[in-house]
Amino acid sequence: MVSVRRVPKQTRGEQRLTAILDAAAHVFQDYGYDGATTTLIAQRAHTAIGSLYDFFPNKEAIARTLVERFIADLQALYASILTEELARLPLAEMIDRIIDPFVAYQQAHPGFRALWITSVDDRQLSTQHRALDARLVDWTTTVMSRRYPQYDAATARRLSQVCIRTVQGLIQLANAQQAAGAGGAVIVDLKLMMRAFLEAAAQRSRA
Amino acid sequence: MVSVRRVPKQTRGEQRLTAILDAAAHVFQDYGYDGATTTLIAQRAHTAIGSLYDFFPNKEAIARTLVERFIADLQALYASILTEELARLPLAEMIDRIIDPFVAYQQAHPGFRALWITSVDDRQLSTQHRALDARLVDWTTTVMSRRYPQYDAATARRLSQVCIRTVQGLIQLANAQQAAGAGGAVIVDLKLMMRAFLEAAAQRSRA
Amino acid sequence: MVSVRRVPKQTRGEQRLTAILDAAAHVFQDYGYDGATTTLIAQRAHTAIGSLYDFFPNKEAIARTLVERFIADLQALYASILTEELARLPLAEMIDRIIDPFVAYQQAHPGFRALWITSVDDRQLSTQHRALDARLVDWTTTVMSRRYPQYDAATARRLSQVCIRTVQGLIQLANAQQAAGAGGAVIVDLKLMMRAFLEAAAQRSRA
Amino acid sequence: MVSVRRVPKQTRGEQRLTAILDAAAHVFQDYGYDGATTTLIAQRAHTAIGSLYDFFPNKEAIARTLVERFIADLQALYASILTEELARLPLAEMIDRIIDPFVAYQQAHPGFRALWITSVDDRQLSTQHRALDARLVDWTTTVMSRRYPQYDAATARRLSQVCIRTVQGLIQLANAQQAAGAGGAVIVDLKLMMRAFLEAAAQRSRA
DNA sequence: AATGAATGAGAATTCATTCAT
DNA sequence: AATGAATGAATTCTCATTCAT
Repeated sequence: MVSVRRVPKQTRGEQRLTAILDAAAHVFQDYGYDGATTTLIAQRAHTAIGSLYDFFPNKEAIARTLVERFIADLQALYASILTEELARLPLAEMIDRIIDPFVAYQQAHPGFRALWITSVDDRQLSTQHRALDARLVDWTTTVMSRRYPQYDAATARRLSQVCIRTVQGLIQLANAQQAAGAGGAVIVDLKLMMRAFLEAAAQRSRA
Repeated sequence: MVSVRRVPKQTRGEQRLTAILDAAAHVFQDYGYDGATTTLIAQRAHTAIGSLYDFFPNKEAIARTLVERFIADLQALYASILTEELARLPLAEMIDRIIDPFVAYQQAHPGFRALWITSVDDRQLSTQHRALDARLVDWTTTVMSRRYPQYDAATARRLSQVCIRTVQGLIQLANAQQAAGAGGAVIVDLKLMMRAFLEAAAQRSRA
Repeated sequence: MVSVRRVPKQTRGEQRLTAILDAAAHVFQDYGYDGATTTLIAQRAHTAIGSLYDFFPNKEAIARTLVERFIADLQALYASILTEELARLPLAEMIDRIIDPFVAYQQAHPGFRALWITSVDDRQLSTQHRALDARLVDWTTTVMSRRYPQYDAATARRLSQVCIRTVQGLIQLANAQQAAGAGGAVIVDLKLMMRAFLEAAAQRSRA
Repeated sequence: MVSVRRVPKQTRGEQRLTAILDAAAHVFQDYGYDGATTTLIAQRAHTAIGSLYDFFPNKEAIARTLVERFIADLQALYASILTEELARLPLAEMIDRIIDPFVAYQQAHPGFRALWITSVDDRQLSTQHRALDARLVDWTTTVMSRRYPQYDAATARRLSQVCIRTVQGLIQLANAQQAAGAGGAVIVDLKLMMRAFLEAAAQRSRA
């Protein structure tokens, strides 16, 4: 909310804002955050570079806005999924209910993966930017604690981070394998990995 | 033979080369591949920027050489580890024997993680550069096929890729958690995850 | 005549024009001519940037109009002051009568000093813009010639320029010293300087 | 000393540094500080823009270096002039000894006037930059206090500021009149003005 | 080989001005 | 007339790479 400079009243402005964000999403996707260029984004949005700066003060603000959007989307998406009941489902089903929408979302939203990686990786990015990864971990921790009340807070959080990172790595892989037709198999493997790990971890904690 | 007092192991040129590579490793570590600057590398190597370009045609070549070095190191390291016998060990032990040296290596070698990520992530990089990830997958595939002869080649390779990516993500996490003192716990989780996954995958293939 | 309740002194367009000029005056005051931004002026005038360009073709035209206004004001102001009689007053009194209204005027009119300096200083400005300084010199020359008829035209003009520049520099200084409370003392010094100079110059011409 | 980035060891570097500073001096002269452009400076110095930035981090640093140079020059110039004895000379002679070298210096050094004005005028410049005017006032204050011991420190300083500003305005005028051949006459007027003012001020203080 | 000064394409950003509504 | 979104040339600055010495 802070990162948008001019708040468009007209539809034309909204369209342009959307065009810029869409273009940015694709450019981030194709070149990564560092490789992305405001000129490239403006060109892809068929917009003058000055217009881009009417809406955003700088490159990071564009990324931040996209990140905020991703977070809001996922929050809405998971609002109905992350119920009390979820934690009581059979493990495989719980994993399906969490992973499937996520896989669908990141595939449908260019730039998501690029910015997620940046949010984990990058050295000099704002807290706001890092929020993407942080929120995913938060949500996962909630589910983790519900399903495995025996874990203390630190453990639940660490295991969530471990899961989230694994998901990140394997979704990245799945997408790279898409072309080879093996994307689906990787997602299946990912789910298996999550299931096997969560069970094993629970087992371990009992000992 | 007698008159030679000291056989220098490195000529002056070799020393300089090493200095540049060491410096580059640290700079890649600290700033990432994109953020690294040839000037910074030269400065850290106490070398003129021109000398750097005497040895390497461009920035990528430096990274590529480091990558080759990492590959050679790991090849040597695993030469004695990746034996026929390895695949017959109890799973947990096999995993220890593979993971532990790896964790030690990447911790001892600055720039390894940064370039490994780049090798997976980066768009416009040479095939040579991507080799780091490829070789890790190759080696893993060998072990995978030996231990689980029931897998066809594609499956063995895919599962190896899955494992490698997971290792990558979690080693990254472990290192980030180092400061918080949770690095070790993440490595333990990583091993558990590998074990649980490999067992579950084997189980699945039997069905 | 009876049916007209209120004769608006300014139409809406005129009001807007005034608002823009007032805003510009303040912005020039605060940022200088170069530092002033048309956007800033429009914002301060609570007007759309486009409206500003409905009234003025470019930034310089705004300054030029202000300059014209300042000239007209001063012309009106001095109309009753620059009489034949003025030149016959005791020197100190003549100086008071010229300087005091001027000091008051420039203090009451934001932007005056900024544009006066620009009008003297700036390279690529229009003749129109330079007019401010030119007119001040004209008026002064008239008085100078009246009081000291012995001066030829060139001399009277040069001495007037000398006086005007001195006034400019010291008014600038007086305003800067305002904060330190020394503004008044500088004006007193200025008057003393004018008196001493004019007497000395007259003396010199007699020799 | 701080503002130069690369300290040139070779003569070539020194030449280039000089070329850049000379070019900058002319560009400041021709366009003023605000109007000057690093590109313009580099072009005029027949240098790549990158070289300019090898030597200076930004435009202000170039100006600052010139200012430092001017200050050092004048300090050296006045070292032998601002003696105890100076204050005891007949007033006209003292003024000649101070003004003449100054007039010669500023005429021989392009950029001096432009930066002097900026140092007085500009809103957001560093203290270092403002130093030029400040030093001139300091030196003048020393002489003022010596010649007129009856002045308290504040008065001596204020009168010095008044003189310096007057000198600034009239030297500016003299230079503008150069073309018209009246430059010399303005300088003569300036000296007369200084003399008349200083005598009148001294007289006043006696009352 | 070694040095480091020099190069200049390219990136981010600003701002006077235009133009569709 | 009014609006404010849109434009893009111009500016500052960086950094990979070259080249004279």
